[in-house]
Amino acid sequence: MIDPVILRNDPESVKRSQRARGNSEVVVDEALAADALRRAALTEFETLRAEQNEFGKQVKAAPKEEKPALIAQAQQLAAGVKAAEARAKEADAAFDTIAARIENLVIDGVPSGGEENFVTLREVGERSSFDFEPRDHLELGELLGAIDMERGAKVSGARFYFLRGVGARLEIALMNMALDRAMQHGFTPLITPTLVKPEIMNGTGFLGEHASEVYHLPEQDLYLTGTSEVALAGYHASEILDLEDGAVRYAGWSTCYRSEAGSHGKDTRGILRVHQFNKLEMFVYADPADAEAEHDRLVSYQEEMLQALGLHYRVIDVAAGDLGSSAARKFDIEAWVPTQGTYRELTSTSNCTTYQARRLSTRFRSESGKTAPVATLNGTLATTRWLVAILETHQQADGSVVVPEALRPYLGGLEVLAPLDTDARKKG
RNA sequence: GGAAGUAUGUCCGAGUGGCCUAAGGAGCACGCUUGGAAAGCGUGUAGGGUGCAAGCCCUCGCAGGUUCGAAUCCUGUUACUUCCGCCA
Repeated sequence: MIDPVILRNDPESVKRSQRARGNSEVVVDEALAADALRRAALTEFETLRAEQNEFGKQVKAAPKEEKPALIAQAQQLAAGVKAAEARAKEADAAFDTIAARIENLVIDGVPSGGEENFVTLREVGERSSFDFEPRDHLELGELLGAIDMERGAKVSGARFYFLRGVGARLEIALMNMALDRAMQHGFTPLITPTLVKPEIMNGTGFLGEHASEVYHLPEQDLYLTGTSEVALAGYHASEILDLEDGAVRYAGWSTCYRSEAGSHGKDTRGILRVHQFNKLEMFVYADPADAEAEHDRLVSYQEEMLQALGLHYRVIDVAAGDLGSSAARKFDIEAWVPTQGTYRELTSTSNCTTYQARRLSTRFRSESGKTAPVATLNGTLATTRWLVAILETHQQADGSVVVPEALRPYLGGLEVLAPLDTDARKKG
């Protein structure tokens, strides 16, 4: 939800943001009109209600014989109040509906335009080069007995997989490494529910443009979360947080579910795009004044991880038209995937400013002593997809994979993942 | 799955139709008192909306309803507690 005060006082800035996103500007004027209507209806209702309250006291105080006449009068008043209340509620709902169509105010400096208009902020590390024909992550995964797509499909269908042996261990190691680092940076670990109620899913904005990507259980009317961001944002819904000692930071560990509707035929090979994966997500509740600095901090934690894993990557400033409705700015980090000859998204970190918190009613006590919506930020610290870049980047001619040093402690000191021999693979 | 009970402010807790504009207590803050503290005394102590402001309006789990008037009566719903059943 956008800030109604900004809408009222500076509608031009809202229009500018809508334009950068390629969204409608008309909706801003519609929202302004609805807001005026809403406030007029509310004032009318409140005036009548005050009258009614006053009258009620007279009825109470009146002598018995005068009561019937007064009550008859009060009945008239009550009918008027009821009608005015209905009008006020209607006008309020109408405003909410229109205002919900306005997406978060884009931060100055975010590139305008669509998906292809991103700006590369930096490239880090060296592209890996091989003096042999590199194998893709699935071929490696099969050699190592780490990834089993066939049986995933047998059990659950396309885009499902089993991680087994070193594959399973590698994912757990990666997640643990991320968790350790998150804790060092002051994040509280949180294992979150992956089924949430409609109002939480809606409050985090995922039932808007992403609605078709979300799994829904109609029987129970619960939604499967595509990221722990949903539960983490809902965690403090309707609460007033104490940010006196700085931002509140969580590292949420959860399995994520995405239906990937509309991506048929895209990335069908391997575990790059799947219906289910694990992710360690950073989530921060911050004073809005600190949000941009916090955003940079989240990116730096992600970069530390990727550097420790020896991956080559670039950081991009995602264009306004490619932002989710809640995000005011988003930095993606894309790692180099050798066999694809391109960068693929490994992390995404969004500054949602106060947009998400306003909808979920998460506030803090500001310096003036008043409550105000907090800023929320979220970003990936590790996820299953990273295995793709790790396997491909560190592969050797014989199909083995060198374990990045930083990951070894989490694998009992294992230095190299060795291919299984043919017999073992057959048995597997 | 069945049955019963509970839900009030930061916390405990009173409150069965209008003196609820929510008692009382605890905690917290400030002040008085004190050499300093404790005790004592006094004052204050939720959120939201609207308005330039004074003010007014809303909120007793949540949503409806009855009524001139609802924390209180009715319906639905959610969470928690206890018991029974089932499963592990």
